[in-house]
Amino acid sequence: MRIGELAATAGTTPKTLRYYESVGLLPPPQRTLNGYRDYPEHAISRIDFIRRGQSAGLSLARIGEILRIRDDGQAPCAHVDTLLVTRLDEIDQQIADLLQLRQTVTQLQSASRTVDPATCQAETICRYL
Amino acid sequence: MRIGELAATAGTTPKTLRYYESVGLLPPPQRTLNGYRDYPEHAISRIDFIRRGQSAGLSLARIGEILRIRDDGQAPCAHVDTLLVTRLDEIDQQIADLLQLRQTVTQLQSASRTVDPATCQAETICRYL
DNA sequence: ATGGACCTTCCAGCACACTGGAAGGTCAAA
DNA sequence: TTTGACCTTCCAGTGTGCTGGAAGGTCCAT
Repeated sequence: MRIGELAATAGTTPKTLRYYESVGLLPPPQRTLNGYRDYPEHAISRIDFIRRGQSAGLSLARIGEILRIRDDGQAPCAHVDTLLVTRLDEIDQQIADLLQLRQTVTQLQSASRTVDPATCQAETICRYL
Repeated sequence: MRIGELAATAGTTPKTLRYYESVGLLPPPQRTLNGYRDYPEHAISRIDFIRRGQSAGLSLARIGEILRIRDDGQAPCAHVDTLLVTRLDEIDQQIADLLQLRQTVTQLQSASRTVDPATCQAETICRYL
């Protein structure tokens, strides 16, 4: 299977697959006589896995950790579980930060409605920000 | 006022102030005879404004828009209001995305607790991701 | 033989807001 | 006089996940 076919099947691009190889997510495949990459069928499921990991908001670095454990012949279950817990904490933190920010922006906005623009001074640029 | 003093007063670094100048957020100040930047007092409030904008989650590009309006001699109120509304929409979208992601990750996690790891196959890497 | 679709490598850039470091100039105090 | 703290410019790198493009090789159909 050549890189273009694999990319099309997995819903990505040859560029991206070469990039994944360069950062160690995909093992270097065999080459045909003319130097073209020649992928086995199961490369598809590996790329699918990468995409599932991304859908869960995992970075390529973390996905790579999982893949390396699997490539070492172990089941990555425990590590995946750890990563998911970590990810959940991060998400919760991000949500909390955004809610805080939302409140800040909302307050600025309501201030901007009640303040008389004529009272603004050029020096402070904008008194309700 | 030299750049180091201004930076210390405004709670930032000379590097950052030169960067702001290079991207047009700070006007190029006068120079002393030896070539050092010489800032007026009101540079402080401009930097404060930039920081307030950042606290509201505005990008430097957007903060620059506001500054340019003020520098043109107009009150930027209307534009600030528009930017705040836009920012609020973005925040709400980000929160919604994160809540969606949170649910995905939570489901993956509960799956990982109920599935027997022995049923995992190496080829799919990890059946609960 | 020639055109077009594929493949190869390598280098460079995107956005964002800085940050680090080199190489050099300036000034005041000890 | 020399040390140290400033200042200057310019170039390059950080992290993330690609993406674009150049320059060239390969293969198949016409």
